[in-house]
Order: sequence, then structure tokens, then C-alpha cells
Amino acid sequence: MYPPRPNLPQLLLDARRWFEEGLLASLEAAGIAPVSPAQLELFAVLDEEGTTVAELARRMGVARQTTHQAVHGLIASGHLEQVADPAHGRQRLIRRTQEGARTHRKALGVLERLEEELEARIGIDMVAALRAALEMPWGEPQRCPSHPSR
Amino acid sequence: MYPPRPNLPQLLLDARRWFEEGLLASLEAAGIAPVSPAQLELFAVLDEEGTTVAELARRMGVARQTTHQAVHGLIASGHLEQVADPAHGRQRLIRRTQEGARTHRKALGVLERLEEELEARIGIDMVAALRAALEMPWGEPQRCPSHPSR
DNA sequence: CCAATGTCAGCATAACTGACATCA
DNA sequence: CTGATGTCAGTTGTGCTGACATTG
Repeated sequence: MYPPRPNLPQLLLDARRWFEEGLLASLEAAGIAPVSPAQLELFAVLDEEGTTVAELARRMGVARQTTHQAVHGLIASGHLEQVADPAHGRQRLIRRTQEGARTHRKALGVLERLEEELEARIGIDMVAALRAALEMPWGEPQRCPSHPSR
Repeated sequence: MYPPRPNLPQLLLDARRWFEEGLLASLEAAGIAPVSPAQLELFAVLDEEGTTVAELARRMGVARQTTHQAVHGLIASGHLEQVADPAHGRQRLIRRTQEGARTHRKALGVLERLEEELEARIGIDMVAALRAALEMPWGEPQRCPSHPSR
């Protein structure tokens, strides 16, 4: 074994991949119109009433422009639509279309299944502990000085 | 709150970012020659004796070509070197240079610190539980049928 | 011949920054 | 004017696949 103790970032990435792969494979198998990982992440931060692009960007923690790109793709594929916000002239709300809602439900369902499957594999309390740790507020990623090289 | 219960892939990604950002910021602050995230991941799977590119690729779970790219960059920046494997003519072993070893140690040190910092913030047993859950063998990401749309 | 390896080249995705017009 | 927003454009990083020569 090369590292006596695998590093956390690596483990986190692997875990995320596990979900991503399962999700994409399942959606594809279900004949859902192809949706990219980034687009799926976008669905997760949507709400019913409709939201602005800038707000979505904040929720995802990425730049406005990045979100814009993903939204654009989903509008093109018919999952989202833009409607003018009656209250604020300049803003446009992003909402799911019927098809978007269908895909969204499907995706959420698959995630549920994957989580249950994981519970079956590593134990329900393991998953609960994982969730609990991840849901805690970690605070800012702080640059630690790391002064002595060892 | 938009989603009553944040989905795991999202949480995993956020957690990974927390480490990534802290690591990169710390290394930059320490005046280490710039290393990309992917290159850092590469360091994690290196060993002392030297390894082939193909082996590194397997350890990282990415394509041989992807690994080759990262290795190339690290050779260019003086962190790695290629030496011919005396035993197998066609293979070339990838090893750290002195500077590579220095950077590696530094990176590992920073990760330690970050993990300790996290323990201080969310509790040492939370982190232990996180590690435990992530280190379990999750098995294949399985495509779950998810037949009923609701 | 076959399989594994190292390598080059091209492509897709998703993040970023910069820039700019618009509107409250 | 200022600030937030929506949008276009360009760039970078990182993964992929395809292709091919080499070597055991």
C-alpha cells in the first residue's frame, strides 16, 4: 500500500463519483434526455417559485457566468424556461418546465435509491454519520500557515 | 431553505472544495511552486521506489493519458523525473525529485493541519466517523432501475 | 500475434475572468 | 452614480477517446 492513510480529499472525490456515476447511469437507462453532471447539480438548487440566475449561482457557490451556461443548456433541452419577474423588471426567473420537473423528480428518486443502497452496503448508521458530518458548518477553508515543513 | 435535505453528492463536493481551497491557499502562501489540484492528487499516489504512469493511472482511477498529462507538467516544473526501469526495458519509472519530495511533505503536512482544524470545528469524532464511512468499500456504483417515476 | 505501455492529438465539460449593457 | 443583474466572449484545467509505436 502506498499511503498508509488515504487522504480525505481523495476519499471525498471517490465518494462523490460513486453517486455521480450511479445517477447518470440510472438516468440514461431510464431514457431521460441527457443531462450533464453540472446541470443535475443545478436542479438541486432550484425551487418551485422560480429563481434568478444570480441566486442560483450563489447557492451553487460558482460564478454567475458558469450558472448562466448551465441554465442555457437546460433551456435549450427544454427542461427550464425563463419568465419575466413581474415584480422586478430587470430580473428573469428561471423555472422548470413540465419535462424539467419530471427529470428532477426522477433524479431525486435515484439519489434516494443510491443512498439506500449505500446504507445496505456500509450500514445505515455509517451513512447517517456521514451525512451528519457533512451537514455541519465547516466554516471558511482557512489558510493554515503550515510553517515548519515537518 | 430550498431543499429540505441537501443531497449527498453536493455535500461531498463542498467538503472536497473545503480541503482543496485550504490546501492550495496554504501552499501558495508557503511559496511552493504552483501545483494544480490534479497534480496534488498525483502526489498522493506516488511511492518511494518509483512507479509507472500506467500504474499511477490505475491508482487514481483515470485514463493513462490523463495521468501522463499531469506527470508531464510535474516533470516540467521539476517535481518529478523519469528513470528507465532496469528490469523492464519499455517501462519508465516516475519518481519525485528532491524538490518534489519537499512539496509532497509540505502538502501532506497541510492536509494534516486541515484535518486537525476540522476536528476542532466539528468535533473529533465527527471527523473520525466521516473517515470511517468514506474508507469503507462502497462497491460498484450500481445503476439502480428507479422504475416508477414517482 | 497479443497485451501492456508510453505518447501524441483532438475533443468535451465546467470552471474561471473580463467586459458591457441594463435597470432599480 | 452605484450596485446588482444578465449576457457574451475568451481562457484554463482536467477529464475523455482515438491512434500509434514499442516492447515483452
